[in-house]
Amino acid sequence: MGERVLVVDDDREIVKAIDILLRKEGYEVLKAYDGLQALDILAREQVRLVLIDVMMPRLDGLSALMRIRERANIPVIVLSAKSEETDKVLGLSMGAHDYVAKPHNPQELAARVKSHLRRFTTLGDIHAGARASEIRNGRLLYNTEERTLYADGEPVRLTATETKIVDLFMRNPGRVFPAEEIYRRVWEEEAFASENTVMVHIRRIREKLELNPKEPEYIKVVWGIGYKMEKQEKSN
Amino acid sequence: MGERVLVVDDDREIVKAIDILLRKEGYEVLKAYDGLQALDILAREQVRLVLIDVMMPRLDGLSALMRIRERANIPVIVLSAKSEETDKVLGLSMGAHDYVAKPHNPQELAARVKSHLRRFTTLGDIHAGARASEIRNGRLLYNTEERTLYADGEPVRLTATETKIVDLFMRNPGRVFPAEEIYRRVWEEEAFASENTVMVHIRRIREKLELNPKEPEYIKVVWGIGYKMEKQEKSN
DNA sequence: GGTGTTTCTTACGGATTTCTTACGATTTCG
DNA sequence: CGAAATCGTAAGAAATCCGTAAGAAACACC
Repeated sequence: MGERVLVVDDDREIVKAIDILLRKEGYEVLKAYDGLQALDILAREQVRLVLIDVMMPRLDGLSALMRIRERANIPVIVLSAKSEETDKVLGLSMGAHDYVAKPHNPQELAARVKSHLRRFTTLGDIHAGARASEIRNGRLLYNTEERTLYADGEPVRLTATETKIVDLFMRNPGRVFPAEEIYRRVWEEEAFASENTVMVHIRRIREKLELNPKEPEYIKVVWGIGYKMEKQEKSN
Repeated sequence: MGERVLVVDDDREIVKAIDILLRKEGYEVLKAYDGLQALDILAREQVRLVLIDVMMPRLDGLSALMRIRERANIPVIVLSAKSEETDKVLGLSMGAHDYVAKPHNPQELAARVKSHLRRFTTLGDIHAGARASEIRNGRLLYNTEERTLYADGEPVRLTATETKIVDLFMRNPGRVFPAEEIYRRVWEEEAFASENTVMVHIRRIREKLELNPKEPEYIKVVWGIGYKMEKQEKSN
């Protein structure tokens, strides 16, 4: 109990809100208001997880993240104001473990913190060095750190939105996602009449990675339910 | 006696009704009104079985189920308002142990709770890690978690309705089901002049999994009674 | 064998879901 | 600023699934 979480944001209101939230969940919370303070605390204290804002004075979140990565491999969750900003984070693809749009429901934040801590401790990979960053599935190879996809060794040029969808699929092969859930997780907004939008993106992704987009091998539809990334035979 | 059951539903009326019902059967009942409360209670209390609604505010039943599965392997029965919703549950195939349509007769609910608890305790697999999720029968292999059927190693593409029928058969090999019972359990409605409907689905399933659908080896008819999944010789 | 009952088979229409394409708005980048 | 890339919407086309109906076949019993 009482695992230590460091919250970093220049907006004190937000830090306070998150503080209250996480304390209620039983965590011990340390606070910092810019990147430098954060590094300072990390140097002195034992911390199990970091929640950090992207936009900050003195030393911004992404730069701080890089510094953190230089020494430790603790889970870092990046907060960002808008959904578009997460594009930036993804693009820069520094080793953040998760991304959460900021002005959202606190419950989800708490849940993600919990989830990361659990995964981290149970898998016992305290600085396990090379955490698996490549996911292979048949012809496809996805690098979760670089956020790049290869098909038959050839890089696939995906747009930001497409990358996020592929990321979701490659991290959860075999699992079926309703279009509505895809929308929520990729756009980080409530889905409203958005099935068609998702569908068009699916179509475009298929065109880029399937040999025959009309009869997809990888991104399959599950009738009446949603889409899934089909697990292909292992050809180790 | 007095095994603990957690009931989760945002409709307090329903929770109350189930509470009364289960208490009468001798269970101890804990209550929660959304997914987060449920996780909270599960973290603190010893619970033997969970009854959870799919539709809920804050953290819906399916998400909650996933979270539960991350740590414990207790039996979870998913409640859903409509029959179509169970399609989703089946499709998404997260490890629920059973599905019950909500506005139905309380006796059945009690029976299923009892049945699951009995199976669970007698098999004594309190967190036995890998609970058997695959059922083999001759050429057929059915994965209860993924709700997928393989024949001779090849995946069999079943529709939602077909999957539910196959699920019933594979979980109860050798048992004979009258068409009328199949209808009730799959459609979760009263059967009225529905034998033919069931029959057509049986036919379609046979076409997909039998070598010679005209002389089925697996889904056999028991004249004047119903259908059954024939148990085949083990060829371990 | 005949007869009534039960099961099988096939085909079709309607409903729903998914696909596909095109186009205009917006953003990005040189 | 202009060209290219990206994105979301709309709308018609296509695919899938489901239940019904109706005649054929199989069965049981006399």
